[in-house]
Amino acid sequence: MLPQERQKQILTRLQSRGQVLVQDLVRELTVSEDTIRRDLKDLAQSGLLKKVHGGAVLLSSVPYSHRERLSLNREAKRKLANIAAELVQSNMLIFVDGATTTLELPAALEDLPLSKITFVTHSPVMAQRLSELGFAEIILLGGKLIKDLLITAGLDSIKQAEQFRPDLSIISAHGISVPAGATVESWEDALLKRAFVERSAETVVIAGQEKLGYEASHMVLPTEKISYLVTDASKSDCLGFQDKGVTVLHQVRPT
Amino acid sequence: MLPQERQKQILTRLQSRGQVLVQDLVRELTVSEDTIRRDLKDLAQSGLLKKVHGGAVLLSSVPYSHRERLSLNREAKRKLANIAAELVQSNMLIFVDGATTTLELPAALEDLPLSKITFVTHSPVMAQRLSELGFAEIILLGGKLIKDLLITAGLDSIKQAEQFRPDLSIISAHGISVPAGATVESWEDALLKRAFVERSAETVVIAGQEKLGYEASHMVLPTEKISYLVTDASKSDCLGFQDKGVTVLHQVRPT
DNA sequence: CCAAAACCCGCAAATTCCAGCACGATCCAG
DNA sequence: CTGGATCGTGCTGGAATTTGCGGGTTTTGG
Repeated sequence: MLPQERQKQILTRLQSRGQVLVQDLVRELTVSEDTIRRDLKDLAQSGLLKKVHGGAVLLSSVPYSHRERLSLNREAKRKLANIAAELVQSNMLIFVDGATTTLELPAALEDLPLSKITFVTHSPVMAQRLSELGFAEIILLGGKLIKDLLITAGLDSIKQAEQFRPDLSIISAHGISVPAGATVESWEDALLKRAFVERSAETVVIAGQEKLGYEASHMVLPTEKISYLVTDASKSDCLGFQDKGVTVLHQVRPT
Repeated sequence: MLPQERQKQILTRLQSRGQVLVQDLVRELTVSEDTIRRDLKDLAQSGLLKKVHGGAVLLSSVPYSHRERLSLNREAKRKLANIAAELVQSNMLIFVDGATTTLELPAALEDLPLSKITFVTHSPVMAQRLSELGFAEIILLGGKLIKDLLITAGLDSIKQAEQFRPDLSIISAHGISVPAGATVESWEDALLKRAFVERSAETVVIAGQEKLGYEASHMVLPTEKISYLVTDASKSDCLGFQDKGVTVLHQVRPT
């Protein structure tokens, strides 16, 4: 394979996934690590991507504040996303939000043998990531963009949301506690999420251990209505949720 | 075999495969490596291909997929975006599409002294880029995502589009010619763009020199309705448009 | 704090490139 | 017809590029 062809491949993958790992590229392009590194170095020198430890990322597509959060606790988030991915099945209609944890979901789904899944989301970034999945149909809700969160909100999006009855809603929360349930900081975000979870057959809440016990300002879903809680908190901290009928999925298997 | 015939063969193979290897050509055309090299050198000198270590690749292809185009001719696109940026003024309502050229627009606007501009777009990527601008309000049109183009389309988005009467529509085209006007390859994309330009007070079409004279399958805007044409084609190539009342903005100033 | 992973540097092998030369075919003026 | 100029082709040997590997160092995750 020509170096140019290989670098084009790398760029293509980068554009669609938003990030590439050296190891993945080694496997996918069947060349040595060093070659991939050299390619990444060249491409970085041409200003086509940014090299980071372990791979490379796009340079200007994701805004700053968001980008910072992206790399925070990345490892933990990926693991949580992997667990949540196991709940996804073919032919489902699924709502997903645009939080940084759920953003790891598309990568987690990538290699699973799935087909014909329709995703509904209000996050442009999520839509982009999902577009990489061959088996995904994506419906993006429109509306006014909340710049800090990079999600759309407003009456329009709620009205669009009401047309769907998802099999599964996968949401991330800013806080989760037994008395308050799942809560978020943004009123508009809460409104839209409520519109979905109320119509959803099952709901998954993903919340890292740092979210447990915290109560944010706007309620999304009371504890009783949560079908699954995906978390890396200790088992004992989750007993209260199990008493209320929530199935708790811990970070059990190594990734 | 005549050298001309051989070189034609090489070009044919290059067109169909996107790349050619010296070794393959040696086998297929049963001549020595050196001859192939000389051929490639000639063809490269005539600007018909690009020689690389081990073979040759296409140079001026305009691939259909959005992802492949992203990093192509970035510099030229940025210059065009800079020119188009001068048409943007405070308090406007502006529609922008998600083509790779227009994607450079946010960066071009970044340092201009503007305020309160509302952007409407059907491109999640564009929405993301615009969100970095402090003075921008962004409305993202929802709908089914066309994965290859990374834009939303469908009845929903068109209905949303009809609520706006933009001061300015900034669109990119796959082809532009005097008889056919601005044209694009995707029917759904054309539908949505039409919905906007028809309601727009003024329209800007951005088209690099390689798009000039080309006619894609779906009409967006006849030449008479184009307010401004932003291009880096030679002035003489644009005379036909000026006769029809189009203001042609050339790439004049150095960036 | 440790082990594992990722990184970087320099080297050697393989491949590819290139400049120069030789050979044969064609063309053309004498 | 003939000698020389020109062109296209193939060959050779040395230079340059690319690639994978071994080593020592840095970063990461737990």
